[in-house]
Amino acid sequence: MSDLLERLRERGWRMTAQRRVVAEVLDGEHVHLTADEVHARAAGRLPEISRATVYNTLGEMVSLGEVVEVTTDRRAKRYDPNAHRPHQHLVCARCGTIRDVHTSGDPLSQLPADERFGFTVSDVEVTYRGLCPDCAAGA
Amino acid sequence: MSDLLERLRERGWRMTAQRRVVAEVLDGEHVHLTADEVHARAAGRLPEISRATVYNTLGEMVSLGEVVEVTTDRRAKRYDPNAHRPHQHLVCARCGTIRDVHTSGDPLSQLPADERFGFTVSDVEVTYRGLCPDCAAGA
DNA sequence: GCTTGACTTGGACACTGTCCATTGTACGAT
DNA sequence: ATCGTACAATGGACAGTGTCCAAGTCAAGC
Repeated sequence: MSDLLERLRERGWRMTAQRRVVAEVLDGEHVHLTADEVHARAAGRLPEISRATVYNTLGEMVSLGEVVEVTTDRRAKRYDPNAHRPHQHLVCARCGTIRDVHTSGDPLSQLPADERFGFTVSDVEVTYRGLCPDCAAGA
Repeated sequence: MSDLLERLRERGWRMTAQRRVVAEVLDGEHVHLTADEVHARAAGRLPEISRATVYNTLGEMVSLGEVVEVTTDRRAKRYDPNAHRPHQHLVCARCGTIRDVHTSGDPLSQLPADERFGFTVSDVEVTYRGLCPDCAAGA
C-alpha cells in the first residue's frame, strides 16, 4: 500500500476506487504525467473512470500538498508526486524530457528583501532548459 | 518611434500596419499581457486586425529574442517586452499581479555540473509566488 | 442495513492556441 | 511611378486542455 494513500486516508479522505487508482498511478511511475496521461493509465485499471474525476482528484492532491503541479511547457500541466523533497526541473527543449535536479543553494533565499515589494513570498519554481545528450547529438 | 520597431526593421522585417501596432502595444505598456489582451488593445487602433496575425507576430518576436514568453499560470502565455535585461518574476497567487524582480546571483550558475546529466543548459526560468501586499491584507 | 452527504459521471462548454486556403500588400527592381 | 512577387494578413475551422453542472452512486457512520 502506498504512503500517499496512507497520508490521504489520515486526512479524512473518503476512499474510493477511483482515488485509489489515481494515487497508485502517481505513486507507481516516477515520471511527470499530464492529467490526461494519468487518466489513460487509470482507465487501464478502472475503465469507467471519468476524466472529471481524475482532474478533481489531482486538484485535491495538489491542495493538500501531496503532489506538485509543474508547468514546463505551454501545453498541459504535469503532476509530480515527489512533493516532499524540494527540487527543480531540467527540461529538454526539443524532446520534452524532464528530470528532477537540485540546485546548490535555496532559490528562495536568492531574492533580496528589497526586491520583494512587500510580497509574502512562499514558493519558487525553477525550470532549467536546454538540450538533453541525445538531442544535442542530433539524434 | 519605438526601439523595438527600429531593431525589427534592421533585421529585415517587412513593416506592416499590423506589426507596427503590435509592437507599439508591447512597447507602450510595461505590463505582461496575454496574446488576446495584445489583440484587444491592437484592435483598438486597427479594428480589422486578426487574432492569427497577433499570434504570429508575437511568435516571431519571441523567435527573434525581442520579447520573452512567460507562463506564470495555467491559463495564457504572457509576453514580456523587457527581453534584454535578464530578470525573474514575482507573481501574486491570488490576484495574479506580476512584477519583474532581480535575484542576487545568476540562477544558471546554481545548477552544479553533476546535476546537469549531460544536458546543454542554456536557459532558466524562475518564478516566485506569494501574496502581494493588498491580497495579504485581505483586500 | 439505513441514511446521508460526499463522490463520480459524462457531456457540454470555455479558453487558448494552431492551421490553412485565400486575399492583400510592402518593397526591390525596372 | 509602376510592376511583380514573395511575404504577410485574414478569418473561420479545428484541436487540446481544463471546468462546470445536474443527476446518479456509494463509503462510512449509526
